[in-house]
This record gives sequence, structure tokens and C-alpha cells, in this order.
Amino acid sequence: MATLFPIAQKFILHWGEMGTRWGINRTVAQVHALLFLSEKPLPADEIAETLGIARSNTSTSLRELQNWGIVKIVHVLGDRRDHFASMKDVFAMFRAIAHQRKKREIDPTVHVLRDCLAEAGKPKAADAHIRGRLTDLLEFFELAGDAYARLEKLPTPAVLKLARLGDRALRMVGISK
Amino acid sequence: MATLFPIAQKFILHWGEMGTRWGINRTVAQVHALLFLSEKPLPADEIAETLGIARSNTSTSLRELQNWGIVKIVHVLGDRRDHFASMKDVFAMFRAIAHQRKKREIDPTVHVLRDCLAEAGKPKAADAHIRGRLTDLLEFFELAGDAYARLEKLPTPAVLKLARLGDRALRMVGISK
DNA sequence: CTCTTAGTTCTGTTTAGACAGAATAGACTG
DNA sequence: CAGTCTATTCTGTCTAAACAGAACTAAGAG
Repeated sequence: MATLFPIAQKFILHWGEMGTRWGINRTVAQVHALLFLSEKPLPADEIAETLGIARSNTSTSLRELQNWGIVKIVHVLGDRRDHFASMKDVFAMFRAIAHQRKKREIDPTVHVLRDCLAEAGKPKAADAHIRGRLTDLLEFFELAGDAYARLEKLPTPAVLKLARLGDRALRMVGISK
Repeated sequence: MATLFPIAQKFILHWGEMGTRWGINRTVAQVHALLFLSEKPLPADEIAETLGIARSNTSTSLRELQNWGIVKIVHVLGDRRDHFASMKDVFAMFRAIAHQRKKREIDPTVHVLRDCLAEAGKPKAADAHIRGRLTDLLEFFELAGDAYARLEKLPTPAVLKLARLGDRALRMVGISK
């Protein structure tokens, strides 16, 4: 699989670009795109060759993807090499990513905000305005975190229905007027 | 305002770190944090001094924040300098950010995927498997984009209610079983 | 028990992005 | 219409991250 369909190539390049905007290494995103498109799990050396990157880089990128929980090692009979496969279910994949982002971004932020507010209680630590701002932010992040935690527990079809909620359904639950 | 409350400092530093994880420049995020905490709009030179960054950098960062739509120029009577103020409403702020991210990330991705699939129709452009993968992804992004567009139109209290939707409410709309 | 194959980690280099300071442009003031 | 104040843009420097290739480790295979 050293040569790619031009379409695959186009997608892999775009995915790499998008990765950088999400604070994800371009190469990591490309490896992911390749695995996502691939019908079969791929060994690391083949990935390196196909994308034209160093074998060592591939190793690092694959590890990163495993940390995100969206790529798994697979073993192929009669082949000593590790093979790598991306999750197939797109919803599950983004759920995994969101899970990690919550852990890495929302949770620490909630923690810092709580710390700040705890200290802010002390006499000359902060004025009322700053306390107010931080409290607003904390409420937002707590709400977002909780909402996501609930969302994460829903099975894919339920998320689909939720995403498609229209005005009528919102009115039913008394959300829209 | 050359000296900051220690708590403000702590928050600004954390916000800067978080920024980098979101593909946002650390300095840009710090400037935003400072403005978010500030009671009054601040002029650029004061921002530069408080954060210990070059005036030129401040200018660039402020422009970036204006592009995101979360910082606005404000004029103060009797002062020729531009002053800058962050949005106050946390929900509106994240709505603005989400709006931009959709425009910069979701929309172009949908576009590329449609392109790919259009080309994939041609004879030897791609195999059925790749077409399937790309179609899955496209459906996901279209759904996510649409869902967000609807979410964006809701006023803050409605979003609050939606975020707090519990199991019972989900069952009411027939989403959970 | 040596040789090969696979995978990871280490090290030095490269590169893109962030940044400071200088140069520039523009707008107001006396 | 000088002189000052403000903001932006330009240019060179610096730094952190990305990366390739080498060195190393581990695990079969003969």
C-alpha cells in the first residue's frame, strides 16, 4: 500500500491540517487518517513508508493515538509485527476524543478555578469583581463537564436523536418557548 | 494595574496553558484572560506592561481576539487610546468561539469530504471501502454542524436547560429508553 | 547462542511559530 | 505644519516542537 488513491491522499493531508488547529501534531493526524481509511490494520513500517516519514516518528505518533484511545494494536497471524487499526465507529471515535479532552482541559480548569476561588475568600486576595468572573467561568465549566459526562453515557443512536432535536422537540421539554 | 492579584496571575497563566492545547497562542490566551478578569477596558500598552510582553505582540494578540469575536474595541472619553474589553457573558463567549471553530474547522472539512466523494464516484478513483469511510465521516460532520447551528440560535437560558437535561427529560422526548 | 527482525528511546538537526524591537504609518495638538 | 502620541507592520532572533537517523532493547528463529 505504498501508493494511495489520490482521494485518500487529499483527505490525509486535510486531516493533518485540521489536526494542527486542534493542537494535534500534523503527523499524528495523518497517521490517524491513513489508519481510518485503511481496510486492514497496518504495520508501522508500512505507515512510515506510505506517508514518507521516519520509522521513529511513526512509533511516537502511534503511541499518541493509542493514548487518545482511538487506535489499537492488532496482531495478524503469521506476522510478528504489530499492526494498528483505527476505531471504525465515527461517533465512538469522537466520544473517545471528547473524553480525553475533558480530562485534559475541562477537569484541570475546574480544579484551578476552584483553587483560585478558595484563595479568593481570604481578605486581600482578590476583589469582588474578579471573584464574580471566576465564579461565572467555574459554573460554565462545571455545567459543560457534567453535560458531557451525561452525553458520554448515551449510546450512539440516542446521541443521534439528541443531535437531531428540532424546535418542536425542544418545546415539548419546555426548553424553547 | 501593573500588579495583579496573585489569583488573577494564577488564572492568567493557566488560561495561557489551556490556550496552547486548543491551538491558540499562549500570549493571545493570556491577553484574553486579563481582559476577561478586568473590570474596565484596558489600553494596549497597559496590557503589554502587565503581562510583560512587547507592545507589538499585544497588538497582534488583540487583533486575533477581535477576529474570534470575543474582544471589542471601546473608546474612553478623554483618552485617544483604544481600549479593549472582553465579552462578559461566558455562554455568549463560548458560543462565539464555537461559531468560529465551526467556520474554520467543520465547514472546510465538510467541503473537502464532499469533494473527495464527488471524485470518488469516478471509475478508479477509490474503492468502496474508502467511499464508505468518507461517507461516515461526512455524515458525522454534517450532523454536528447542523446540530451546532441550531444550538447557536438558542438563547442562553434555553442552552442551560438543554445542558441540564436529565434522564427523565430524555425519556420524555423518546431519546432514552 | 548468534543472527535477524521489530519496536522504542535517545540525540542532534531542522523548522515553524512566537516574539522583541525597530521602522513605519496615521492621526491629533498646539 | 512641526511635534507627539498611538497603533500596526516589518525584520531578525530565539525557542520549542517536530523530526530523522542512530543507538539500543527485546524477542523470536535457526
